[in-house]
Amino acid sequence: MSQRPGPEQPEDGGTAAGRRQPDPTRRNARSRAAILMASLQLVGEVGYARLTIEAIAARAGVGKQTIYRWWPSKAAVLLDAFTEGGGEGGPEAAVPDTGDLAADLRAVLRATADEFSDPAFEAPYRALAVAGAQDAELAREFDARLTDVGTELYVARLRSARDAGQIRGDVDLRLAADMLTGPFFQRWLARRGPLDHAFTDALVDAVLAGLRPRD
Amino acid sequence: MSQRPGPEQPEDGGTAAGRRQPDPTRRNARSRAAILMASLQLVGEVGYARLTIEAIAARAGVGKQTIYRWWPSKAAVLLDAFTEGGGEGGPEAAVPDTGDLAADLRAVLRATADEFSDPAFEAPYRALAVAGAQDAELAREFDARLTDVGTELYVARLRSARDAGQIRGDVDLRLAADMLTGPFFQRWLARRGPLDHAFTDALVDAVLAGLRPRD
DNA sequence: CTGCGCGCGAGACGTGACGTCTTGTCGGCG
DNA sequence: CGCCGACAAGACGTCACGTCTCGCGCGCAG
Repeated sequence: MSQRPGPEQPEDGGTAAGRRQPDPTRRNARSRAAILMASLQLVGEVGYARLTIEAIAARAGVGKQTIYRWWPSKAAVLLDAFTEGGGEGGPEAAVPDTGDLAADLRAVLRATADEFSDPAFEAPYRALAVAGAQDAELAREFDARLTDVGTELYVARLRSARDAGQIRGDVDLRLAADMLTGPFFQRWLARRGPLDHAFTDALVDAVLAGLRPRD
Repeated sequence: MSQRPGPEQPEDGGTAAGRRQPDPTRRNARSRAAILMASLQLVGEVGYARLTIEAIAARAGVGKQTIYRWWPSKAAVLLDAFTEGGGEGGPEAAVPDTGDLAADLRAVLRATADEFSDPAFEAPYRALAVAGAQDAELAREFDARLTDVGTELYVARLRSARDAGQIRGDVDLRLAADMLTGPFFQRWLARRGPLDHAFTDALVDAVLAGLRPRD
């Protein structure tokens, strides 16, 4: 009855962040993979609102503590699951650059629309968008790992077009990218209309109309 | 022990909707107002995720059943609270029409940005956006009572400008309105950047650049 | 005027998920 | 070989859920 590990909690761990980290080198990769897989399955089956940590643990054949030990919230689990589970970065890994800006953007937005029509992609992405809207900390992480990557691809392609003189030199590339993704995002998240190719094509054309040289 | 009111549940009420409605004429207006007020206060204090029906009932000095009797969800309560509690319709009641389209749009988006910077407006609106993203039924209601109203105001102002020859005749007015609200909505909901006048002015200018007659 | 129906405030109730804690197992490192 | 720490399993107290059961009081019907 003596020699208990000691509730005195010597410091914190010393380094950082306020939460004593367990040793990552001893982490069970099989359990981790099972948790990510189970969370993706379940969010597709019951939706984010009814997704529970207990169900993820049960489906994964894992103790609840193993989830609480490594993730701060179910949204964080989903973010890891989504970034590793195939859903690359919203748009493709890169925007094609054939020299025809309009065609390239149309192709990417069409592909993105298709991707957002796939329930296996849509369910966890929507869950993360919802969670991010309520939690600024998670939103930062979400943006850094997914949204910003996609935005940068558009900016890069637009910069290439600007260098080629296809769009004006004074356009704000970041704003132009937001004009492509913003209406898309709004229509998708709020279900304001169908995410079809007619919409994405029209959007690309409307945005490009504002970017072309005046000459 | 005889003559119990009868669990036989004669029909449904007869008329519609699948849920037997209580008699609206006997509804207590004081309780209703107290519930709406309490829900607005609480969503500002603790956020939507920690908003509970029990807390609303306690704050309003009302039985929980009185809430469950009249609303299907806490989001529906918030929607009523928001639409009646002053937050008119996103943008002003109307977009001004001074003849200067750019100035009019800039003014409205600036005002909207200011509105979304007010926590008393922001908290319930964000809650409704989040709830709508997860519940298609609520999203329809939300759109019909708030978003669509605002969109129509933009469309009307743009139509006036088109009739005046200030923008091309072939522009899709609905799409143009979405190009104004989409990037705004995305930036606000996902906290992708500050909602300041510099942003809204730049957005208006960029969109209008694509709408003006070519010659 | 009296009785009854029903919305009301209050809160008890069973359920389910929360996040923590405890127990015993197992594998790797010293 | 013995210790340490992550692990699976699940018990635990807490909280909010949504339903329910009480009386109360108000307005309409008789």
